[in-house]
Amino acid sequence: MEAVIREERTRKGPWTEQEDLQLVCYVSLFGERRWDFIAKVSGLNRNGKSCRLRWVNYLHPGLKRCRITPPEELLILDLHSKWGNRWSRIARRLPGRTDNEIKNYWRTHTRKMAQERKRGASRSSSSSSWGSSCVASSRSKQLGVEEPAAAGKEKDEGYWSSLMAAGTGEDGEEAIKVFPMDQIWNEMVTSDSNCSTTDGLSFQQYCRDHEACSMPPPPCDPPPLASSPLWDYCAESLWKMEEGDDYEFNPESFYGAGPVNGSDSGRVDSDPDPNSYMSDQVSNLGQTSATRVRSTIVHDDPGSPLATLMQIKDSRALASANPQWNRCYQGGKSSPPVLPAPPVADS
DNA sequence: AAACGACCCAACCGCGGAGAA
DNA sequence: TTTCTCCGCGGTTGGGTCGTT
Repeated sequence: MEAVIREERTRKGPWTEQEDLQLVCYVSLFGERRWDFIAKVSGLNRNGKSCRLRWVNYLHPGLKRCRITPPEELLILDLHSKWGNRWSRIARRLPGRTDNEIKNYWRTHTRKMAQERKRGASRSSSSSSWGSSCVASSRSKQLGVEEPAAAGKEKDEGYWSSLMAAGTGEDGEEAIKVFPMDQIWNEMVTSDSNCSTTDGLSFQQYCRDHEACSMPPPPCDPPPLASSPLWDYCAESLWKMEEGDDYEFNPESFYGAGPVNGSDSGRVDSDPDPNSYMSDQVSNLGQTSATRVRSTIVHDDPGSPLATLMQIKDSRALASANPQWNRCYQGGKSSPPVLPAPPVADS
């Protein structure tokens, strides 16, 4: 009983569609900040932390919705060997991937490696779903190329080159394919033809739109992706590069000019009066219920991202009708809120 | 068909850093 | 300078799904 009461105060556990909807609404109003405030005014019985996490790891429009690709895998391996468990830092190098995602991937990856090592890695090269990179990694162990310890240790200069060298089979074994980094980038670019970010931008498009991007130019133009009306709406960049290092979400591009100051750290320094702005927004809404927000958005601006998101969410059939989506979310607990929508017929 | 283990992913927790008061 | 608040990060856990036996 007491637990039930507490449950009503701050909900925990899996998010419902309704909660997702509310959160998206309020993040679109107030930006990606002041999570406690958003948690309060949205009427979600969640704490700010939980809201932020849900947004960052699941609802953020820039997230990729597919499995880690081989080039990404290699990049993760490389960056992890450099930086250790600095997941957020590594994630910044992989647009559309979250630190949580990479962390989870790495966990699985290392567990696999440990198991293969146990079994005697000689027969293990085909066991990885992505093959080459895992081969390279397990191969490095076979050949005694030791991966540098994770935490805080600088990358051993010889590690990666040893790995590269290990790629050329000598003893009759099949040659191990190891990717040089520029090839990795190219493959990431190419693989994005099949794996776009949820904003419908391919890596190539992304790079084309972002001159500051440090990636090499794409080798070719893929056919245009089927874009979602949701993300067409916010076709401008969601991420920007700063000092050639970090990717940053650019809220102004997404939400339009407003009170949102893009800041990777999430902290707002130059906002003249965020609280009064928020208060105004809330009072403008008249009420803070998600229903009110929903009807306001859908009716006032049917083409808005949120209206489209709502339409997508309302159409439950979409989820089951999209095998790619289901593949991406094997094992997921809740139904995904934003689908890589099929092309919308003009009529 | 059922049981089991492996895999995958969402979400929670605790801690620490940064800025505001 | 100290305290408080907010936020981000890394570690960990719980549970759903899938493949195998």
